Amino acid sequence: MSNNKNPHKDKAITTRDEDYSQWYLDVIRAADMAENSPVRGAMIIKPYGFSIWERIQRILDDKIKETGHQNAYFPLLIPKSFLSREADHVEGFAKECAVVTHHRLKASPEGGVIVDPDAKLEEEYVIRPTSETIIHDSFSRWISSYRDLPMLINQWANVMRWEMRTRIFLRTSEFLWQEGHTAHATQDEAAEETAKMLEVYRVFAEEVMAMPVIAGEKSPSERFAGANKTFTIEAMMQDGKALQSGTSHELGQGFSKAFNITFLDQESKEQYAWLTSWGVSTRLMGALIMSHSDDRGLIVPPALAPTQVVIIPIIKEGKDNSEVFTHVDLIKSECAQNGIRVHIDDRDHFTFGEKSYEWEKKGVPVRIEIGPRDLENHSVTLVSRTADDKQQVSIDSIADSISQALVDIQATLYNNAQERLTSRTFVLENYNEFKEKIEAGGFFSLSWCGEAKCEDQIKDETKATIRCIPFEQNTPATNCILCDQPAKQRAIFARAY
RNA sequence: CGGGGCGUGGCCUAGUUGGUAAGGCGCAUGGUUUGGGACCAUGAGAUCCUGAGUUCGAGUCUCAGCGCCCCGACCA
Repeated sequence: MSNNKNPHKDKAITTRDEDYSQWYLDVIRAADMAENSPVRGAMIIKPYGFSIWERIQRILDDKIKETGHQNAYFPLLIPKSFLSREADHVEGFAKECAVVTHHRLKASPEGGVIVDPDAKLEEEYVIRPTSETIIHDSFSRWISSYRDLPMLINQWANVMRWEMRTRIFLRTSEFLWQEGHTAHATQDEAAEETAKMLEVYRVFAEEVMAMPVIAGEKSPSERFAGANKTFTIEAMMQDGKALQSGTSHELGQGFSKAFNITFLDQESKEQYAWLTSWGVSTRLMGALIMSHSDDRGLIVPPALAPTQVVIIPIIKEGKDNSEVFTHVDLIKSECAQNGIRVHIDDRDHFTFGEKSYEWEKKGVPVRIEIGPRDLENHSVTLVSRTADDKQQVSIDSIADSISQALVDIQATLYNNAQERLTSRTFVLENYNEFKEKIEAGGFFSLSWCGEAKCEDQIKDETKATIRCIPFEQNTPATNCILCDQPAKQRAIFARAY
C-alpha cells in the first residue's frame, strides 16, 4: 500500500477500487471516529464519531417527540424466561444472546479473580438484544383501558447481539440505537404508526443524511423475529451493496398474547393490543461513511454535520495578526447568528496544511481560510469539501456565501447518491442476465412469485437477498424471474451488508 | 465454526545463515516556523502475542494456545 519513504504512510487512505473494506476502515480511522475495543466485536466510538451520532440522536429524537412519543428507559438485563414467551422471537435471537449467569467474583487461589460458583443466579439474565419483551412486560401492567392507548414509548439504549462476524459501525456486538415500542387499540392504527415511523426514517435518511433510500416491505423470511410485517428503508453503498438503514415492524398481537397486554374497549370487552416497534442504530454511521466518503476521507452532509464550517486563521509569526483574529471573530458571530455551526481552529502547534488535511478527513463541509492576503481584498477563502477549487468570497456577504455553499454541498451529496442509485438499479426479466450482472453489485428490480423457495434458491445461487418489495412499483410485474409463475410484485434483490 | 492473511515501543514497519532489537510517524522539551501533511537539536518510550521445546544462545527454528484482519455461514 504505502512505502517506507512516505513519512505520512500511516495517514494514507486506501482507494475504494483497491480494497473497499480497507478503504472503509481507513476513512473511519482518518476521521478519528471509532476503533476496536478490548471486547470482541464491540467498538469504541471516539468523540468525533460520537458527535455525529449525537446529531443523529438529537434530530431524530425531536421528530420522535413531535410525533407524540415519550422517552423512557428499561433494564439492560432481561430475565431469560421473558425472551422465550414469544416463540418466533426467541428463535430469532436465541443464538446471539450474551447471558449473565453469576453476580459475584472471588479471589482465585492461583491469583486474579474467578467467578464465584456460589453466586450462580437463580434465573439467568440475557443482555438485551432488543427490548420488546421487557417493555411489553411493562405494557401489560400499564395498559388496562382503551383510554391508555395509544401507548407511544421510545428508548435510546445500547443492545448486544453476539454475532459471529462483526464489522465496525455496520454490525458490532454492542450497538447504540433508538427503539420505539407502541401499543394500539386497532390493527389499522398500528399499521398507520408503523408506516408513519418508517416515513420519519425515510425523510431523515434523505433530507438529513442526503442518502436516498428505497422504502418497502420485507419478504416473510427477512421479517423481524415475531413480527407480522416488517418495513425497511434500503440504501445503496458506493460498492453497489445494500444497507438496511431502518426498520419498522407491525407486531400484530403475538407479543400482546404472550405478555397478556389487554385492555377493555368502549363496550367493556377485553381486547389484545396491537403492537409496533421500530428502530435505527449506529449502523447509520456506517451508511454515512459508505455513502459519501471519498478517497480523501469522510464527507458529512451539512444538515447532519456537528461542525459545518471550520475557520482556519493564517497567522504570521512576528507580525501583527490582530486583524486576522478580529475577522475570525466577526465571521464566527455572523455564522452563529445565521444558525451555522462553526469551529475556529486556532491551534498554533499545527501548520496550515496539517489542519486543512485534518478537517478534510473529518468531512467538515466548508473550510474558511483567513490570512493577510485575503484581508487585503476584504475577502476570505472558502473551500467546499465536495469541490476541488477554492473561491474568494467577500466578507460582507460571508454568511450568505457559507449558507449557499452548505445548501450546495447537501444537494451535491444527495444528487450523487441518487445518481448512483438510479444508474445501478436494473429492471430485468432474465435470470441469467441477473446472475451475470449481480457480480458488479447494484439493485435489481425483479418479478417475484412470492414463494420462499424461489427466494432461497436465488440467494444460494447469487448471494442476493430480497431487500424489500418497494411501495413504489414503477414497473409492472411480469412472471417470476426464477420459476416463471405469474408474479404480483417486483422485489429489489441485492447483495447486502 | 470453515478458508486465507497477520501478531516487533502509541501507530506503520525493518530485522540477513539463530549472536541479545533498528527506522519512520507520533509524543516531550527548547528554538525557528504556519496560504495544503514544517525544520533543527535533545529526550522518553519494548513482557519482540503467550507458553513449552530445540540450542551455549531464539524476534528468528519446532509444537501448542491466544488474539486481530479479510472472505463465507448468521444478522440491524
